[in-house]
Amino acid sequence: MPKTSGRRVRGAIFDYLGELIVTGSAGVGDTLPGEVETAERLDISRGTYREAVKMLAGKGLVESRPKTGTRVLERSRWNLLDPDVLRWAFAGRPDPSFVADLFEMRSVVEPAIARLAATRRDDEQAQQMREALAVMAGKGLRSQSGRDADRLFHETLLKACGNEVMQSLGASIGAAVAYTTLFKKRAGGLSRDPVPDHQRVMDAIDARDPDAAEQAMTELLLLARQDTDKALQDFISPQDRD
Amino acid sequence: MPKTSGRRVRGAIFDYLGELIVTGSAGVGDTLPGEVETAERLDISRGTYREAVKMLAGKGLVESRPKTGTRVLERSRWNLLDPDVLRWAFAGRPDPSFVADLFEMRSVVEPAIARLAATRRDDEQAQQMREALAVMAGKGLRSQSGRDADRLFHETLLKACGNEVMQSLGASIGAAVAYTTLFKKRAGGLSRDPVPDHQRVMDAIDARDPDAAEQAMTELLLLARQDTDKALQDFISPQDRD
DNA sequence: GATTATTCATTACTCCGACAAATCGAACTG
DNA sequence: CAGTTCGATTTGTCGGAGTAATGAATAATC
Repeated sequence: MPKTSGRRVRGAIFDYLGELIVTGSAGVGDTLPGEVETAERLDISRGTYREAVKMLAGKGLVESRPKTGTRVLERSRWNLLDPDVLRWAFAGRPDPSFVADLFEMRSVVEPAIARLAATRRDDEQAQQMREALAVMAGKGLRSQSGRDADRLFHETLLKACGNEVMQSLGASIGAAVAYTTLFKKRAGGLSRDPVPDHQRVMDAIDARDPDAAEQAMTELLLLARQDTDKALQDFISPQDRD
Repeated sequence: MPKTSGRRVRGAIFDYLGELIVTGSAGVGDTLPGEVETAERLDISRGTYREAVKMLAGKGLVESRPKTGTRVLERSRWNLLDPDVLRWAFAGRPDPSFVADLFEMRSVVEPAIARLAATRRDDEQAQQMREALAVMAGKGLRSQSGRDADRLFHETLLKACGNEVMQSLGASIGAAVAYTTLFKKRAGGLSRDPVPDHQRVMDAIDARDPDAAEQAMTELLLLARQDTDKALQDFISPQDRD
């Protein structure tokens, strides 16, 4: 039974259903109970329940048809990179293979973005990235302003690549990064200084050197992945006792 | 004013609003008129209108808040690879820069997929790809069965890469590119034999040679892009007379 | 005079109840 | 046995009413 904490009713039901589906509690192909029944069980109006379901339908998670009911679509129809979907995927204990897949995707896309940004960035963007990096160096990632600067750094990098399609992946990747760093923090990690590897990327982009930018970003991701792997292991192993 | 042709009311309004937003008629940052007003103008009930808007919200196109109203989000928040969004984007005349971005994205992701598939594919997948390629060679892309084989070839390749995230990404990009080939056909192109470049990819994956697979896929995409560029130019230039 | 607290109007949010339309499956008919 | 009809089930659509959040104008306070 979902609680109405934080958002409004629809938001709570939306999250409840989304997590139910993404975590696998509602298996692919299953048809969830009828609207009237479910709405009554959750003690909400049918209209509000329907709106929550329609939002899930917008993400490609479910499909509704008269008589047949609302059924969970196959995973290939899902938008796995949707920020909400990612949030639900990381809600419980994250699936290590999913995290691995995510990093593999990043290690393909992000170096390419850095490469493009190196040739296409304008001076203003470079300046903004430099400033963000300076804040990161000063405050560190433990403070909110430091994390904001980190986000700004990557957002600007994304803008600088000048490819709208890749840019639309930014929000997704950003969400993925946020959740992995969350686990790093929970696991007590988050010790390594993130500035040097970011600095290498910055230098390459400053110098408009695509090869160096791609290389530097690849290294950055490699380090990030090592940290996450370690954190994930620490996080999972002491608890998996069932 | 949208027509209720085909789908139901909500579907029609959903399409109407979606196209309005994606084609730019409703600019980014704009807040669309209030629910009551719009629902009345479109002669539909307010609940149905809200459901359509909520589906758009699920795709990240709009965001609703009390008092402020419903406003169109920035393009970076959109899910540009969503099938519906693509349909709307290609509804009018396709934006050449968008097509360029799409192919750039593809040239990053698909070679990586081919590389991964080369090492991770199992024998059954390789067999299926071989058979599909044989059908392509026999029937050509003009027949339905030939196009089905082409689709099966790429679908199997995606599965073989063994990364669910990249699989989902590849599928979306594939769907997007399919729209551009729609224009290829309209423009009367579709002349080049697609088998040799596919065969090179196939050989590399058969040999479990990641470097060769990546290279072969890069070449395939280069040729595809040349065809599309040419077709797109033929398609656009004779009509842009306003 | 600038800042803070308050009121107010606007907008989306939630609820209720009813009927319509589509569709699957079973009963029926040839 | 094949095809058709019919009925039950489920989502779809509608209208209306009241609630809650929020931004802005206004008043109070320092």
